[in-house]
Amino acid sequence: MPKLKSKQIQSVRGMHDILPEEQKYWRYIQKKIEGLLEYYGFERISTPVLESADLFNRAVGETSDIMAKEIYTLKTKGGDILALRPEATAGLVRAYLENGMNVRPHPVKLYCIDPMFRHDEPQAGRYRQFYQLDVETIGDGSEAVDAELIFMAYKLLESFGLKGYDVHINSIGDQNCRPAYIKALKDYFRNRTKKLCNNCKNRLKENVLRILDCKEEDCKESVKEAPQMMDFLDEACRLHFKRVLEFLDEAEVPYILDPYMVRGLDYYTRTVFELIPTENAGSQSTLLAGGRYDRLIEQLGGAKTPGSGWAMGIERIILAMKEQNVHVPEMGPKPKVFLVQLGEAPKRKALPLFESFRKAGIEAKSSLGRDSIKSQLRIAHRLGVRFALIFGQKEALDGTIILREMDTGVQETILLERIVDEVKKRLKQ
RNA sequence: GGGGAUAUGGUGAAGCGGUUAUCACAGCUCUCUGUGGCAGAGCGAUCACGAGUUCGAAUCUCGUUAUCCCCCCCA
Repeated sequence: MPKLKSKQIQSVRGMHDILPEEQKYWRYIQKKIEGLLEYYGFERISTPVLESADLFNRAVGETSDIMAKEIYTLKTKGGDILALRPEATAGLVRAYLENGMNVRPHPVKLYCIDPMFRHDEPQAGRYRQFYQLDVETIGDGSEAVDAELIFMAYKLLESFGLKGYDVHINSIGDQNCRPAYIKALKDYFRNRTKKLCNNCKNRLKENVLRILDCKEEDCKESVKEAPQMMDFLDEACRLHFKRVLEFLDEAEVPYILDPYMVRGLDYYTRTVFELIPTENAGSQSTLLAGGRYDRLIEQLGGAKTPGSGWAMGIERIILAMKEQNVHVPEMGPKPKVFLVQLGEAPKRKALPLFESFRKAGIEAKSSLGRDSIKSQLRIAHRLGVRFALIFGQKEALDGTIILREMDTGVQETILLERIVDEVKKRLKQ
């Protein structure tokens, strides 16, 4: 990391710059996303970074870590409490309701690729401002929607060139059957309070489900024997889950039933899933996660409307691509021609000439700031162009230009008005 | 909230008690005043910050800050 002069300004903790040399990954990923999602009928939407804090309180749940300690909030001069969005779903649902999208043909299929903000400890694959792809299908409660979303998620990772990921999946039921499960869990853990970590003692009161997610050894030990949601699902939820799995079987998406998987956000119902590497599943290795949220839209003031979706961390995708040495094409086409100019008059004429190459669809480069032929040829060499065009005082007067083949060093003087055609002709050979 | 590591020109490194703080690459300047895979010559760091130990500190000690990493949690 670059050190700083004492007075030099520095990026805010957890924020990172995406430098030019990184952009090829972003462009590559974005293209794959657009191609796949638009084929499956998803439309892109962009919503504001700032929302009212209450939106997330209602959607994400006040006891979640995200709301309890990670959300960025600010107070406006007028006294409103705003928040930088920590996740995308709440904002998309808000936009869906506010713009009357509920009258569009359902399901409404949306996606966005935007920055999210969480005040968390930065570390590998984790930033305070990070980009997520968020995909949502609103207005269709059927299992086919869940299966389609999971299938697409899996195919998207494949299209990035990533290998070795499994779908971990579970059903956490709904408002009809989950209460009985929660009661059973509470009864179960109440008898084992001594073994639970302090966090989990608290979770026992606030949100028992989260105990299942705890990584403390003793807690994990206690969880092993805990009741499973699967045994508490009512008929509708059980059937829904069963059919999702049947879809996945048919589509040959490898999945692992994880009876204790829950999610960090409170709005989920029924299907929940994550994509996790088969090996080396570290804590930051979840690339993508999501689930169904059939109550969220009501909670935010809409009509009873089902929804399902997932989010993917772009920075983590890039990290994984680098680990797996995925080849990503370079940005932009390679320049074919370098225009060397010498002196004032040629320099003035160089700009229109440069433009005529652009119009002809030929990638050209030049360095108008440099004057010596030596340094310009050096740059031309480094760029690996096929031709250097040398345009000096003499040539400017004669209305000619020198065409130099970089490989052979062979030069030829060409009439200026013919140069674009000549280069075009030689490039075809 | 807990733990570990690191901090030397733009980048990557060397130096581990006394050097004009070294090297490579990149950058910039000048020269050569029209020809490219090493042209020449220069420029650029008070060694993160602060205090202490010492005749003397980039090198030792303490503190601060920042970054990276791990746990927790998440995408």
